[in-house]
Amino acid sequence: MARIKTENNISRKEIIVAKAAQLFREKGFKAASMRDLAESVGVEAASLYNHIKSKTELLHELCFGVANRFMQKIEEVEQERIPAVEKIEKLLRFHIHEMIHHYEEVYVSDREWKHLSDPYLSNFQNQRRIYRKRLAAIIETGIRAGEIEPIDATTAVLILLHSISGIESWHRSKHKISPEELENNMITILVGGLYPKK
Amino acid sequence: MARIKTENNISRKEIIVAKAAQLFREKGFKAASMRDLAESVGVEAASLYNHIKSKTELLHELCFGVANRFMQKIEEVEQERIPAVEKIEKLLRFHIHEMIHHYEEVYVSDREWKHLSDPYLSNFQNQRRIYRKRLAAIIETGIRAGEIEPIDATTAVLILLHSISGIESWHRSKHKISPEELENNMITILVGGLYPKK
DNA sequence: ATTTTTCGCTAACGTATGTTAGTTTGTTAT
DNA sequence: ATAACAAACTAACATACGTTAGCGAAAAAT
Repeated sequence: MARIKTENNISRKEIIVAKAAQLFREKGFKAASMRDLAESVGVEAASLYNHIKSKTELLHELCFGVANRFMQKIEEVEQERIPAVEKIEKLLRFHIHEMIHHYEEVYVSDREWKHLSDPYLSNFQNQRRIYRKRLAAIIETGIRAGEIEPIDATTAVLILLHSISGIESWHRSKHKISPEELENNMITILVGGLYPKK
Repeated sequence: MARIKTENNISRKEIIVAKAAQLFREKGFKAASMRDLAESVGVEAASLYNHIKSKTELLHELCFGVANRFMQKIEEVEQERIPAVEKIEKLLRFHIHEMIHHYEEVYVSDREWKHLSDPYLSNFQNQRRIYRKRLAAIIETGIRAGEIEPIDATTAVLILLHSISGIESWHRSKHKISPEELENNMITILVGGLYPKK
């Protein structure tokens, strides 16, 4: 009857969510069917519903899983007593790390959240807005402290965040340089661009 | 009977393509239905097929329209006799300008090309790869000439291109700063980060 | 004025999708 | 050994989708 194989400490639902992340990343949420997912899990489509409530629940799970991790991290970093540039660098490294090591989920959360339905949708958009505002606030603190070139903080946030989502291309391109190199290259370019010229 | 209104010099098909761009941007290619499109054009779904061959043809049209414009521009810029940094700046300004003024098409081409089908799909991917290589080549020329900080060109390309696609967020956020300000902010941050430190 | 072409309509087709109902099988606890 | 539960199956549903066929009206060409 081909039960889903579970290692210890990892539920069948978690396996399904993980496979869903892969599939949603490859095909997009709408184009990925529950029958596709079932096949990749090794089971009939209807069987999935013994473990999950709906297709959108899978998206919720993925999006909020990612969003919560980022929220937690920014709260942690905000409270450290270090210069603003270092806070930014820490957060960037976290973003890059997450993008590299939890590629599928982060990517899906980034590109497919549009397909959330409405109590969740506005919630998610809210969280994103708040996150960006906080990031901008850190940058502005840095500017006032003279650690950061005086630039438009909102634009800077926009550039920083979207640069990182470009790691997707790197991910596709068969790992030409190592993750560590990539991370350091990105930090050099991005943080390097923040320091005051002179 | 409500015919599609056409101003002079703009065909009914072009109207449909334009509306499709809007719709594909809002909902994504898969989630946007031909019936949605028909409604937004003001016509019944079946009537669309008097002007277009298929839903995917709309995507071809959009993706390759955008891709060709960028290809043409890079060829033009490559042949100018100016420093590499200025070539980069010109191309960046073009990207930003396109993203701001042909938002829907550029966005769709950027995010929905996955749903192209296969003679077109590989073609498109090829064009993208080539474009990036050429951009990287310009950066490397600049590095050798000492105009640009020695960085990993591939990573730089990745950052530059994806930063720009972040204008999407700006577009959504009710135009807080003017397009010109945005453009100049982005150039400052992105190109500013390229120049050699010290 | 008449013919031809363009373009819209209604109706319908086949297929794919998310999901439910009801049943059977494997696993775990008594 | 048996009862209880978890998790798989088959069958089917309603709906939504892209698209085609065929027809009538409007516009353009003669």
